[in-house]
Order: sequence, then structure tokens, then C-alpha cells
Amino acid sequence: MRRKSFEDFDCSLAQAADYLGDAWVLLILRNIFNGMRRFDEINSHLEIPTNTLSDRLKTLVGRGILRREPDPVDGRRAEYRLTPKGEGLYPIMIALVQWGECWEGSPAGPRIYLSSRTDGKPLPPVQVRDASGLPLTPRQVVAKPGPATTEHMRKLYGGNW
Amino acid sequence: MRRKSFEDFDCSLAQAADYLGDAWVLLILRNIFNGMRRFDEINSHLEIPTNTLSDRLKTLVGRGILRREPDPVDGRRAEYRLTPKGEGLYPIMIALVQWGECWEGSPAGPRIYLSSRTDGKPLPPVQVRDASGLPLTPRQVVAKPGPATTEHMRKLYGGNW
DNA sequence: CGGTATCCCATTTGATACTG
DNA sequence: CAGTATCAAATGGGATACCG
Repeated sequence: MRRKSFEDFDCSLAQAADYLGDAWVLLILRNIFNGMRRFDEINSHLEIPTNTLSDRLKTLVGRGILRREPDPVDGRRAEYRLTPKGEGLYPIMIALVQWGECWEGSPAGPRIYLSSRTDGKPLPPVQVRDASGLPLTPRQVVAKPGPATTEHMRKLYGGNW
Repeated sequence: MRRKSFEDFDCSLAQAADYLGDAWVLLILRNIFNGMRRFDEINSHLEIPTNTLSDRLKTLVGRGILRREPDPVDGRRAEYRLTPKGEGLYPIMIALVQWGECWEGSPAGPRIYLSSRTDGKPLPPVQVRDASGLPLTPRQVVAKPGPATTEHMRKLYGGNW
């Protein structure tokens, strides 16, 4: 059966979970963040069934995370590229890589090094920070309901985060 | 059919995707980050089938993201709490909330306000930053294969991120 | 309360083949 | 190349019942 829709939760995280709570979606996005743009390129690299890939790409386009552009030269080809909304997922993607590397690392050492072009130094872990850049723990963050909150969220965020 | 395993990719993001690429998992983790600890509490709030919840909790415990502690007073009860590995997901959770709020916001205004106890100010968006705190775009980040890299990853990260 | 155990069935996966 | 079409298998979702 299809999973219950999270629409009625009307919660920011539920929305994101609805979009990104799928392993293929995350891997496809990883490949696109890495510069892959064509169907077959992604297909051969991920060994994903073509109909599954087709389905996920359609959904991602439909949700405004990717845009599909026919190649002006060869009309048969299409390119999939990130929209600004899709680019907004960048901190999430990096945080996922860092978490995977930190907690599910290989005994043989790092699988990947991420560094910055600005100074050549390794990327520090993505963190939750306050306005002045201080890292925050969950207990230092307060959540309050906004005008568009729902009963569902109120029950959740009634306590502090 | 069961989804192909991502084990052989041996990639940090694939690992994370394998663990977190599930909508129920993300919502359960959200509730636990918000202080919920008991089975029924989560069950009633999410309206998730009990066997699905049971399955996800077992998997999360098995993967070291949650730990299960029998209540010392009432042995029938159990509490599910985040391990350090689970707490490491905090930046990802916040980034998901912020992305959902930013791009899938309600027309009625914000659903939630996140602020810091340190200064009372709103939380800035979680961002990828360099060692000195400067925000980075994808093009400013370089990925290089480490000693434990795989052919799969090499093909992906051959280009720059 | 805090789950586990069954059950059914629709969806989804993944293989294969095919088309423009 | 870029998908669409078809199909069998089986997983996973959800309902219900049950147990300590």
C-alpha cells in the first residue's frame, strides 16, 4: 500500500521528509550535485532501473527541485539541472556525507576529503549555529509555533527542542 | 521487490541515504529530537501503524542511532533515546526543517520559529562554511578521493563538486 | 500500556524488451 | 540516447487481533 500522505501534518520537516525520504532520490541528487546531467549517465552510474529513474526525475521536476531542458543541439537529449530550490539542498547533502563519513566510515580510512577553495583547508562539519556563529546544541534551540502552525505541530513543539 | 542494497557503493552519502532515505524514519527522528521517548507517544502523534513503528525503531536501534532502555520503574515500558551517533543528525534535521519552511512554506506565514537561547535571535540557515566561517557554494568545495575510496566514488567525484 | 503477530493486497521494484 | 511498456515477484503498508 502506498504510504500515508504527510500533507495534513503541514509541517516543514514532514514536507522535506515526503520529498527526500527516499534513498534513490538522495543518490540521484548526489549525482546531479556532482555535475551529472543526463539520464543515461545517472542510470549507468547508479545501476538504477530506467523506469525508477524516470519516475524519480519526473517527481523531482514536478516538485521544482530539478528542471528539464532539452538539448538545443540534439533534441533527443535532455539535461536535468538543479533549480535554486534544488540548490538549497546543498547543506543537507554535505551534512549527510559528513555524517556518513564520520559514523559509518571505512576502517581503511577516509573515503573522501572535502576542502574549500577559499583557503584549501578541510571543510568543518556543517553545524547549527546562532547569529554570531556559535555552534548550538539541541537544547540551546527554541522552537515556537508561527501563525501557520497546526495542531500536529503544536503538540510536537510544545516542549522545547 | 526490495530495493537494491547500496552496500557495494561504499560511499558516505549512500550509507546515509540507506539509513535516512525513508520518510517514516525522518519523522520518527524528528519526534525523538523533540523529546518523545515512548512507543505509544510517537505512535499516536504520527498515526503510524504499530508494526511499522516497531520495525523502524528496531532498525534505528540496530544501526546505533537510538538506544532502547527499559524503564527502571515500569519494566514494561521502554524509552528510546538518541545515541551520540543519533545526535549527530541534528544539523541534518534542522536543515530539513529550514528547507521545508523556506521552499514549501505555508501562504499563511511561518509554521515555526527557531531561535537561539544564547542570544534570542532567529536561527540563521544551516550552511556549508569554510574554516573561518565563510559560507561556501558548491563550486567552492573540492572533493578528493581518500584511501578508502571506491571505483564508484572515483567516477562520481572525478569532477569537482 | 507497550508492543508482537497475522493477514491481505496494492505499490513498487527490477528485468526485459521496445520505440523514436 | 532517452526513455516508455510490460510483467512477475515480493516487500512493505495498514488493519486487526492478541498478549504480558
